[in-house]
Amino acid sequence: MNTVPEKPVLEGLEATWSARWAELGTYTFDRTKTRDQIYSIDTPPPTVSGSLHVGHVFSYTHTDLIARYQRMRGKEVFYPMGWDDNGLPTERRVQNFYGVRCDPSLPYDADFIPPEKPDAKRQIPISRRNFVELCNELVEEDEKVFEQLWRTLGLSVDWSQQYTTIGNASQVVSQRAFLRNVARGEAYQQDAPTLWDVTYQTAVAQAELEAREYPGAYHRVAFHGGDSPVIIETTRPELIAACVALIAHPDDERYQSLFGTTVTSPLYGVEVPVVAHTLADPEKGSGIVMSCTFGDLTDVQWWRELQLPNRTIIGRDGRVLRETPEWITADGVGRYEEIAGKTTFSAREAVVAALRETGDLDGEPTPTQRMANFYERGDKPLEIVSTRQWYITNGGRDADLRSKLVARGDEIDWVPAYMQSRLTNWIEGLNGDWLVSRQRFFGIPFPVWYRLDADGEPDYDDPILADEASLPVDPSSEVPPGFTESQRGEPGGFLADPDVLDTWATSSLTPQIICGWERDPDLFERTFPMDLRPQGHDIIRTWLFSSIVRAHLEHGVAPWTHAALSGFVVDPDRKKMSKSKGNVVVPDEILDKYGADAVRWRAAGARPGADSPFDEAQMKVGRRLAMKVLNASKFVLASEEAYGLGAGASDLDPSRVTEAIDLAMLSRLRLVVDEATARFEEYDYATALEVAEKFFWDFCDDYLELVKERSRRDDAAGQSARSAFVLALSVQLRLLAPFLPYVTEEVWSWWQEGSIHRSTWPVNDVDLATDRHDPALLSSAASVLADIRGAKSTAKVSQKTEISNLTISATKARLDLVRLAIGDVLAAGRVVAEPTYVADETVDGFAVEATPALVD
RNA sequence: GGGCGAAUAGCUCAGUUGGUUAGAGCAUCCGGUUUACACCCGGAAGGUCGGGGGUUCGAGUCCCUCUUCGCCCA
Repeated sequence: MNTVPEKPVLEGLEATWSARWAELGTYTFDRTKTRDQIYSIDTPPPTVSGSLHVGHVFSYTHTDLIARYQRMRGKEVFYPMGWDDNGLPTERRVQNFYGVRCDPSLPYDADFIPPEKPDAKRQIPISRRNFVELCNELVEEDEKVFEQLWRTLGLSVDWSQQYTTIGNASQVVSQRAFLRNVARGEAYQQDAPTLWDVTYQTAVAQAELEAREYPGAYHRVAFHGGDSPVIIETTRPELIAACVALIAHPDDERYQSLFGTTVTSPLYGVEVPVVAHTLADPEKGSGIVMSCTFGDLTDVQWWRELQLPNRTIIGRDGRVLRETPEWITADGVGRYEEIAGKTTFSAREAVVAALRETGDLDGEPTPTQRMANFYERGDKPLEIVSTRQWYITNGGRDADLRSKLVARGDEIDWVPAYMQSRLTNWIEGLNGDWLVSRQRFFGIPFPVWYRLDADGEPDYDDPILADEASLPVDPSSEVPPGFTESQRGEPGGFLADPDVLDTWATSSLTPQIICGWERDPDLFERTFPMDLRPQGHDIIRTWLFSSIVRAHLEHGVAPWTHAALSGFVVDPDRKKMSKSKGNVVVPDEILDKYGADAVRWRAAGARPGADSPFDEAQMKVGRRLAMKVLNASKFVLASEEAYGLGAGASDLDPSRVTEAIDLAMLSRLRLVVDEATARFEEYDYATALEVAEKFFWDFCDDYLELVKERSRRDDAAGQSARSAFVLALSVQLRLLAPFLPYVTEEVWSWWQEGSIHRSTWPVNDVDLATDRHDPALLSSAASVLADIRGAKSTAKVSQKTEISNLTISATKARLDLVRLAIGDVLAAGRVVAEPTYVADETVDGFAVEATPALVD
């Protein structure tokens, strides 16, 4: 018995059905299934400290479309959700939210309560443990809000499979993978020049760099030696004290005589060699440059290749070192003291003033815009300082590993295919290994201690590694085997590694975290390597690449078989949405306004990889489709007393479809099923939707109108129509179910058992096992009906006006075809006269003359 | 400077291996209270396929070149 509401509405479907799905465990993963029956998805954990915008809604919907399709195809879908709460974004949010900052030197205060009215400008210093506690508290709140949004959107996630990137399981996996890397020699420490953010006081990896325009000025500065001064141009005169050489191109004729000689730096009187290197650009400035410790990455390269000395003057706080370096000559000490302790900016002013005094500044500085490296979250240019850091091999220093990683990328099916070149280009452009240590607080600590010698100096060459069985470990509160807490920091004792792992060093292991690597070998075997990694194309170089690195090093495989890249949702001016631009569209509002199905419909229209402008007007179209599904279904399924057709599950009998046009309609639907299935198989959800949707509108506008009258008849022809209706409805609801999970589930519940989302994807020979008929019959009948409607429209009369005269001209073949359904055509067009048929082989399609009866 | 992508109706986009007169939705305009739906229905109008050159009987589609835009990397 059907239970069709009198007036079906979209409002409330999200609340009703998301609760039902949770209650019934509709999307709960059945782990008894074997690997070949399972489809596993490595869902991106969104950054919970940020806010979700409509771009997230689109890309997560894309994944859900695939998940729902695979589920209906009979796959058991493993679809967990994670939250990325690990790292700097959370630290910043906690600082602002509670008005605190972390000071690791402070002791833990168990009674600490954050201020009621936080003052971001006067942050209260708290211990690391207090700080981490606040981080944990806040992310928990954020995660609830995110989960609610995803549930409303209708993501078919198994909510019992949640993880966080700072959670226990992630800590264990991250530390274990790191220890394994160390054991295999893939992770190592090195004291080396490192890109350093002076604001956050942490090292930064290549993948986190962002090149930005930065205002500066060229200063022409004289070095002394030989006959005449040598003029160099530099944007960083404050580094003259750190100068180690002057460098020009080996072919530059101007400097041939200088190569092999030395010159003396202005102000500080330091003698430096003049050497040749091809990276010096003769076109730039005077062609000869000063190389310092370290002004930029080229300086690092020269330092390595030319064995130049290390003359660091910039400290980790971004200020000039207070102690005068030993290489500064006696005459230069006073000049050095003028800049000691100053920021690079103030030091530069002081140096320029000094150069003016000594006459070593040639002319006035020329303003310029130069490209400088920034940490993507920072706002000061990065400095390069020498520090001890942990690295993981990633092919940046190893051509063999590099080509193996490129080959892993080749093993993955990319959607869209051209995105693969972004990975390949990135790998081929790497210039160093992956720096994984960060000098931050909220993160996963290195499971490492160092022995202290008799003088209390750490021995970095022989680290004490935690035992895998003891993970997760916090070395700052736990002691290494064989030591006691009292030996911490004491000579002969030990010291914890103070750093935390780069967040990507953990995020790169999401497949291992969710599939239960070394925690649940049975689950791991059933889900890994995974089937799908969906993600944004902006993080190919970080998340996607680093995941491949880890899976390659640990398991010798690619972590997934498919990678699907979503584009961005951009504002109407095609600008990327971002908080700072103030063009972010908040998802709750549009979900509330148009409904989840409508928003999902719009998301499904954004093809993989393609950016999509946000246009609220488009949401209305999706809503209209959802509404149409309700109404058309109601018409077919409602009782005759409720002006419906009274059709139902008992009419689902292909053998009862006998009328030619009914068979033609179902034959065309077979093609739609084939097309939608083929497209979904290649992850082209957008075209799958397009073909199903197009059929549905034609079904409503043409077929339904043509057959309306006959389908109320109580004879075989009427039964044929009713059976065709329910067969077509059942198939169409299932074709639309991945896109419109709410409205299709609602309609399904009126007349079917169980959830449509656990029903099977349509199969022609099961669901549409009727006799075949040429689908052209339906389009021919629709074409004639359209002409009749057009005649009424041109005559500006109501569509219910009768037609008193109808002439149809077409080729004989077409006439024969349309006559098979002429009864339906005449009824739908309210034609009261016998039609006249004119066989004409020159007519293209149908030529119809229809005369509306005069209305008085 | 290098790589990738895009440019088709006012807007958002389809357009298979080259093949009649380039399609859809939205917006616009004109009509219609039709017993599934006014959150609706019917109809119409709207394009030099970014510019130029080439291959071909035939180019939105293939090749070259230029322009503009986006992303990534130097």
